[in-house]
Amino acid sequence: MSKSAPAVDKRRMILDAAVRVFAGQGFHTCRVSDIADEAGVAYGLVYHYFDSKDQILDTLFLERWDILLRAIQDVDDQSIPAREKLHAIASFIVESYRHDPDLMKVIIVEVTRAANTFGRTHLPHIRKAYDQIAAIVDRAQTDGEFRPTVTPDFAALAFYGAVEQVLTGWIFALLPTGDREYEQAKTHIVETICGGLDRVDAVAARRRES
Amino acid sequence: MSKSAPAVDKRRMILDAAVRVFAGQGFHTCRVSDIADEAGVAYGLVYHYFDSKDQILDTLFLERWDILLRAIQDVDDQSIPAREKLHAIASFIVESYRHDPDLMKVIIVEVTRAANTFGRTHLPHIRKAYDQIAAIVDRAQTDGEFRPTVTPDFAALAFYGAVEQVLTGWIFALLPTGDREYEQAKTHIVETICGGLDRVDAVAARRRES
Amino acid sequence: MSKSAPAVDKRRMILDAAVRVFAGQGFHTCRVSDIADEAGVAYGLVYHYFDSKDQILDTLFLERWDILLRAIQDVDDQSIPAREKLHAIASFIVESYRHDPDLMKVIIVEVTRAANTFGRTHLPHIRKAYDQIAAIVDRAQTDGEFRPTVTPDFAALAFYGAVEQVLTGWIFALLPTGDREYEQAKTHIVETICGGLDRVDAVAARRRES
Amino acid sequence: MSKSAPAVDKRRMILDAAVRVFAGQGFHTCRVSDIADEAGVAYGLVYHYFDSKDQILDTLFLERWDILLRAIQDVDDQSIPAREKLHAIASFIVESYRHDPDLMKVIIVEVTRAANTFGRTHLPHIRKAYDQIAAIVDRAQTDGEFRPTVTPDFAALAFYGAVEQVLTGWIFALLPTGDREYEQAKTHIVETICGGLDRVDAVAARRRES
DNA sequence: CATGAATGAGACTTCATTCAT
DNA sequence: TATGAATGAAGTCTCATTCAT
Repeated sequence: MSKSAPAVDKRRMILDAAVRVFAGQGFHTCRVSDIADEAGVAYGLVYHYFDSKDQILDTLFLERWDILLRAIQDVDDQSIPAREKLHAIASFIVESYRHDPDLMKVIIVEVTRAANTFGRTHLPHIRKAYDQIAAIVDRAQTDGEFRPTVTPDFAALAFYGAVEQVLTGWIFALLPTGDREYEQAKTHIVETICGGLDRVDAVAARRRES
Repeated sequence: MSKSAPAVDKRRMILDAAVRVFAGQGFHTCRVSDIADEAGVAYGLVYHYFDSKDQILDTLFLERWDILLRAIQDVDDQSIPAREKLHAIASFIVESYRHDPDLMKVIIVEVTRAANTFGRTHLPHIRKAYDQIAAIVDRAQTDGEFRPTVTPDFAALAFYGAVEQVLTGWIFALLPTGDREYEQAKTHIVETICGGLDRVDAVAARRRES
Repeated sequence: MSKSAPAVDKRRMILDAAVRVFAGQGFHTCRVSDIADEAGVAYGLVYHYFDSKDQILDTLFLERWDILLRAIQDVDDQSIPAREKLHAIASFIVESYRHDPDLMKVIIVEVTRAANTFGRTHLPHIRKAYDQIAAIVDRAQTDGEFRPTVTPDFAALAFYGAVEQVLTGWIFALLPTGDREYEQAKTHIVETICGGLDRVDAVAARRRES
Repeated sequence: MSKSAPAVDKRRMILDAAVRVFAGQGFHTCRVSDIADEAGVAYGLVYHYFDSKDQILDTLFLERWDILLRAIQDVDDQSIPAREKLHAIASFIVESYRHDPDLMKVIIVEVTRAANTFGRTHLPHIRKAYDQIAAIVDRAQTDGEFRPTVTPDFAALAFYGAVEQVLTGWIFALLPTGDREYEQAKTHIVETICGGLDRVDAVAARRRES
């Protein structure tokens, strides 16, 4: 067995266990021992790999948020209309939830919505996503694809707020979940937001065509 | 001044102090003694008027949320287009923030966004607002004012999510604040969301008129 | 029962219990709960009166050391030979030990000799005693009562070192204890040290020979 | 170079590293990993050579203290006055500090002054030095070189206490250090203590007067 | 109503030591 | 010898809540 490929990656096991525990009972409610037990490792090993309970959540968040930031960037690098870019972003987030609902629940509930604790800590990082979205809107307004009514920052917050609230709706069973719902949501979020962001005549035209 | 109407209502003083303290350092970070100190009353008196620290926040939230629910109801009772109803609701929330930003910060940061603690506790109550908004959308779709693309529940969450995110943007200085911004936000939220909710041809028509 | 004279001073009870516990098992070995138990109070009350376990020891030390500093000052204010001043200081310290051996054991073992922990923290305060003693020596050298061979600082350390070591000898049973021994120690410390500090013709004679 | 004589003695490297680490941050403050890091060896190797962290300090202390005991013995074996014997002992200790201040700092701060931990453990061993010194005084009193005023044990503690306090003064910068200071200290310690221990006519004269 | 001393359960974190490789 | 991951016991401090006055 080589050094570079251990049979089990205990650090990963701890992170994965933390996702389940945080999702199940919440970050503040759970004890570090709950994570260790869930991972099947000794208490102290958690502190061998992480400096604190906080750092575990930090790690989970940053890992995932960086993936999101890169995904948004990839989307923005494509030569497609802004509306399709926002659709791709919404799709990525919805798929993230479909793929690992526990992780996304933790990210949203314990970080991005936890405005007074981790949300504040990671605000600069969270903000990068808003800024990337705002940049997309900004260019679309310049290009004439979107109406210049609202500021790009405002539009970005409204868009992200709608997306996050829909995910929160799934997390807390305010909205029905399921493959069909996930697919629809991708389209409906954009329909809802971009109908207003789109240049109106173009919308009418597009609808007439379809 | 009769005996039954004391010059100072200590219970009220405690609640008002709690708003300042919760807004300043957060519910979980502050101690009960901080509230007592801020209110200028003895530690024990807090427990004379309230059963627990939680109950103080519960009280603040319920007082304010009931006002919101009533305001939405009042708006819905009027015979005006759904778009104007949503505008009125957004206006009410924005005005609430303008009038008492600390209180709204506490409501949003510590309750409606605190999905794992008070948000969960008060979810049924919070949901009433979503349902009222959904009902407005539902009727507007039936009446043909709104397109039936998305479910009313979905639309309600998207609308509320956008509003809350904008307020969060003000709270954490992601968006500029000021009288002008508040006034614009009222319109822009509805512009952003209802452009999509509106029946498209009508939008084009309305814009042509203006 | 008036407010200014409570039946029991719990804070004092905690301090007194701490002396017994620190003397019995040592500062680092004992737990805060040991102090609370010894004092017959609840765990939390210790933290009602003190910020930390450290602060309890700090308080005990500072209370006592300030008394020592004042005593040295009072001695120095008298118009008596330096030799008698040193005798009075040694007497005060010995009497302190006779009166409350546990407290002096704690002061010496856990603070003044604990060079890397509390000794370092309180070094400036401890040093004041050295400086006061050095000042006595300094003046005695100027007046011709003491030989100017060694610096006052050096003499002060040697004097205090001898005193502390004798107390340590009592504490750890390297020297016999008892009223007679305490009385003798007062004189013998001064005999030992001042024989050398005194201007002595015989000493001068020996030097001349060499 | 044979296999049984490795180019580097890792055990020695660990001991030397421990001296630097203990002197730098103190025995209780440092972690075993600090020692391993300082020595440039793996964590586990420390436990290959030593049973415990305590044992490392024990080893350092015993190595050095045995050298001191032997040095005192060698001094006492010479046919010289007691005064010169004490001078030689003080010189040896001062030279030890001059040669390796870190090691002496560790010995004094972490062992001989650490009355409640290692000082207590090694008290019998430390005591041997006191006893050897006391024996010197005892014989000097019998021979008439020293006055029989104080018991030999008392004199030994006073002498050692003065020496240790002076070294502590250097360690914590209460006294100036330097070659000149070290040389002077050797003489001044004996001057200070033995002036009082010596039979001195002038002292006798003073007693006659009183 | 009002005060604030008193209570005590609970959780994070540290780190010496062990052990499989 | 040599490595460093793995173990888990132990103790400080916090603070919501209670209660005697």
